[in-house]
Amino acid sequence: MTNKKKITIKDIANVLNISAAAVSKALHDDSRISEKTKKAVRQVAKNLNYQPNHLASALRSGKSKLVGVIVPRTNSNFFSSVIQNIEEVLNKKGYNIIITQSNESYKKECDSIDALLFTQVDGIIASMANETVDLSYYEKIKSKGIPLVLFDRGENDLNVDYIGIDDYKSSKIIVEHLVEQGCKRIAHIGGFKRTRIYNNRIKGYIDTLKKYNLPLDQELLIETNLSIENGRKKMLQLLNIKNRPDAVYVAGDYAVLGALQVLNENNIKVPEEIALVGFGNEPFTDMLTPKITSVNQHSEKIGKLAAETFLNHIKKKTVTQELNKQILDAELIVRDSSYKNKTSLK
Amino acid sequence: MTNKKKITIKDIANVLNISAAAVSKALHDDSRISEKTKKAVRQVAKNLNYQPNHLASALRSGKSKLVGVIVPRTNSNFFSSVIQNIEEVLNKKGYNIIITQSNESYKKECDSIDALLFTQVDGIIASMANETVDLSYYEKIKSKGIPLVLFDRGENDLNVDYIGIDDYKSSKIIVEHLVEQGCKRIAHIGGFKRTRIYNNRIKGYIDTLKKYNLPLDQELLIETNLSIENGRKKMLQLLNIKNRPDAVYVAGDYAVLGALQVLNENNIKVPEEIALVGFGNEPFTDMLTPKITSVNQHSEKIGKLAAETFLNHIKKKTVTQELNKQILDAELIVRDSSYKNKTSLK
DNA sequence: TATATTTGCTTAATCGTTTAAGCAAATATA
DNA sequence: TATATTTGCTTAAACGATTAAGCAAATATA
Repeated sequence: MTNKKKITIKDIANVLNISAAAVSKALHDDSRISEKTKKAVRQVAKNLNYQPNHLASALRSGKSKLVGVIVPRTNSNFFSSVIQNIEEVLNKKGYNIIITQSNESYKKECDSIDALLFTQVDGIIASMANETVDLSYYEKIKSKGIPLVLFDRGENDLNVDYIGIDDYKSSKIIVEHLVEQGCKRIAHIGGFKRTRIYNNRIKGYIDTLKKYNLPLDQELLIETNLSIENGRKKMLQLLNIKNRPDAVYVAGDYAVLGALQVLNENNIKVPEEIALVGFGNEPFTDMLTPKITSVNQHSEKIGKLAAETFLNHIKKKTVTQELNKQILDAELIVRDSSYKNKTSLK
Repeated sequence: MTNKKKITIKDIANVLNISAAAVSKALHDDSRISEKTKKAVRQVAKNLNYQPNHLASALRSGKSKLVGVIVPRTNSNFFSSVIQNIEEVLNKKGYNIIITQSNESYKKECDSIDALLFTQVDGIIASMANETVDLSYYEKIKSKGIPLVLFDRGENDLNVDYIGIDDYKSSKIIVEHLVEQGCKRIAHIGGFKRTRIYNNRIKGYIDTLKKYNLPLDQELLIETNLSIENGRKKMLQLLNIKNRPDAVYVAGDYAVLGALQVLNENNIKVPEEIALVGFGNEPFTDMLTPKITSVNQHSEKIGKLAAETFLNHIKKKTVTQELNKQILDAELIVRDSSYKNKTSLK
């Protein structure tokens, strides 16, 4: 029953009375092997149900054909979609991917990097944990000469390829949209400034407020990790200040969900009393009452670009990496939570 | 800058003027190597920043220390949590995991299996795609003698280890809860019968209805894939029958979300007019208005058990696999959507 | 003291593939 | 016809670790 003996190129070679080297070359479509032999080899390989030993070829060639992917978590639509697209592109080129979750923990991220390096991955595509400030582990990847591509949460200081959206511009579009809706006191529940993308969103928020001569109230600008719980907490905090905001732009969909819960629980009308905008366009933003305006981060495109960027690296064989930012325009999806005109969007 | 040369055991051997074999043995704490030499080897290994070449040892030993995990998708809390726990247990034993998503597609699942076999994984832990009926690809895994552990969506016909919850009993608990709330016409939007877990849920639903002498109306029992869209469609279908149900038990949280949207849009009061129960205890069930009653599937425990079951297989070196079901009791989390007593659960 | 056992290493083969180097036969070029 | 090139393979050495077999020196046993 169990297919005991493993078939190797030697077995194929024996059948055809040629050398193992010839078989290897035939299977790789080497130009120095006759078409006739190639056909015969392929046929025998099929008959014997030959499966190449990936470990052997990886050892010999020094290429494992594995790519490591590190994400803060997989259970968000953004990351799972990015991963799916990375996989799609890389599978076509014969790569498999190893996914690891950092759970926003710096320690777990370091462990993941060690594990991936140990597995001899040919490259790493990563989005950093919220906690990560020390970049030495990422430097370790670079120093080993392993291609590193960052997306979404990246650090320019590393001088590696980066793919992400234009966070500054996204904030600008969001604030302008809220201004159009007649909002005058726009709050921002943002991520931590130390993370570049959140810093850019904060900058975009501040600059656009200035542009429209709106109050830049320090009470209205909050930094936090963007969990649901903190979304709730920070929204409550905003409700408790004397001069409440009439709009809240939250830099993450999970946090905006927490914020909405608090507003619903306190019977505050959204968007009439307080308009709400999230970030990430997670599917659930379209499922809540009211549906939440959010920003589509083009996860498909980011995933594809990340994979292609890695492939380019491999092709070019450039040892030196340099900062190469690919910035996409995000797209604001306006839904009920921020649309005050008479006719509902529903 | 770039650490060009890779350090091998040979380099360590050269420094100490001993053979590579001695180094290998020293690093594996072989009893035939003197404590003195071991210490020296460890020290030099550290100094040179030696990283064992996983591919070489994997090739020689025939063990890749990689485990493949196949899930329908990673962006559900259930699967991502299972994965996280599998990873935790296996990492401790020196294994890394390769995660692949089938996206509920049979073809993608087959491709994943091929890719994992190609990568020479030491085992596969999987939850089947909705589409999967043909088990020949899973037989392929078995026939290669690679340990296979199934969870959640498994097929007894494969006669391999299986970890899941007691679906029949879960349905029983749900229906009894609804009966307690005074519901008389309980509908079930279920998964496809061909998938064992959904079949068991359907059976539990039917049997419990019988037990309480409730009508077993064919109009009230619907099979579907449990997407949000189908949750909407099937709920609409239920609303359009002459004698509407007063409770709907949906076999998946995404579908129950769609159902709730439809009820909200039609201003049908939940749970007063129609009570609603989901399955899976996805975090969003706790975030909607009203919060949805759902079933906790113990993803943490399932993940841990799956990993441990794989490890046991490796330890026992049993070539033959046999059906070994580990069934956990699920837990009903009662929330507003099905709780009709005066005092809200909020 | 002679023999047996243990200790601490070395040598060399091996895992399955890739690949540089080489060589004879076939074909092209002069 | 003589020489150069191309074609189609073979041989053998890697890749980096593990491991069976073996051997000399140290230690134990009789």
